[in-house]
Amino acid sequence: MTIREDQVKALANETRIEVLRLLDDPSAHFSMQESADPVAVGVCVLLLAEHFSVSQPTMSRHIELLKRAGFIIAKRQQKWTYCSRNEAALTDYAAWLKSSLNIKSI
Amino acid sequence: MTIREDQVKALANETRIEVLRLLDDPSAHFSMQESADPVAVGVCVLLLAEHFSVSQPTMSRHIELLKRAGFIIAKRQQKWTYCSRNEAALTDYAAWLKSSLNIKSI
DNA sequence: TTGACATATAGCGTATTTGCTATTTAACTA
DNA sequence: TAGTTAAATAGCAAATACGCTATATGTCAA
Repeated sequence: MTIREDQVKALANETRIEVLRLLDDPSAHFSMQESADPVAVGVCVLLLAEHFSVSQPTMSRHIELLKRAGFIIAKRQQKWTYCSRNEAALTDYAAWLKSSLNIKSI
Repeated sequence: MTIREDQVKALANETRIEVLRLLDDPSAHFSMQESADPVAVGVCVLLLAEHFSVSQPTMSRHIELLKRAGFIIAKRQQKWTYCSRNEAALTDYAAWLKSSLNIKSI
């Protein structure tokens, strides 16, 4: 599995796309998180699981795949794992897709 | 299945990405096609299958998925089905991905 | 040290994807 | 009409993906 395959597969799932979307503006849905500032630090896995009404292990797996693709950064702090977007990786992927497929202009 | 899901799934496969890449410059690999000009008309399914060393039915299905995503246009002429890129759909998808994920700039 | 909470991992069942071969359909040609 | 070629479809097997529950691990507080 190349990184590009990982990235392409990571986006082949509505939940994971929506996670990336939510993490673009964590304050909109996760301002109730008290252990850490969702904007500055990230959103913990359990809050994401609850938001999507999936089990904690299921969300953990989604996060793992997004992490492997490089799209999110997960930092462990105390007992929480805080997730935030890796803007550089997202920009890079979009640029790769554009040039790789030779998409005219966006 | 929404069109976006179809598109996202269509790109979740290396062969299909490569098909789109090849169809951007058909003359580079398919100039031997005699029944129709590969640039003007498109590339037939069997030539694509041979290029990837997959069976004709397998390539036929890849084409079907790319067609459903709107990424390629397949026009039947005599006994051949000629495939060409749908630039508008590719551009539209890239734009959607960019704005949907709020990717900064490409 | 025990208990709790958040996360990660293991293991399982189901659904989907992807390849194949065999067959059918469509278009042509001798 | 019979045979040939290109593509599509049906049906099957293997691999992957994705959800769950149960359990292990890590962190902390009483």
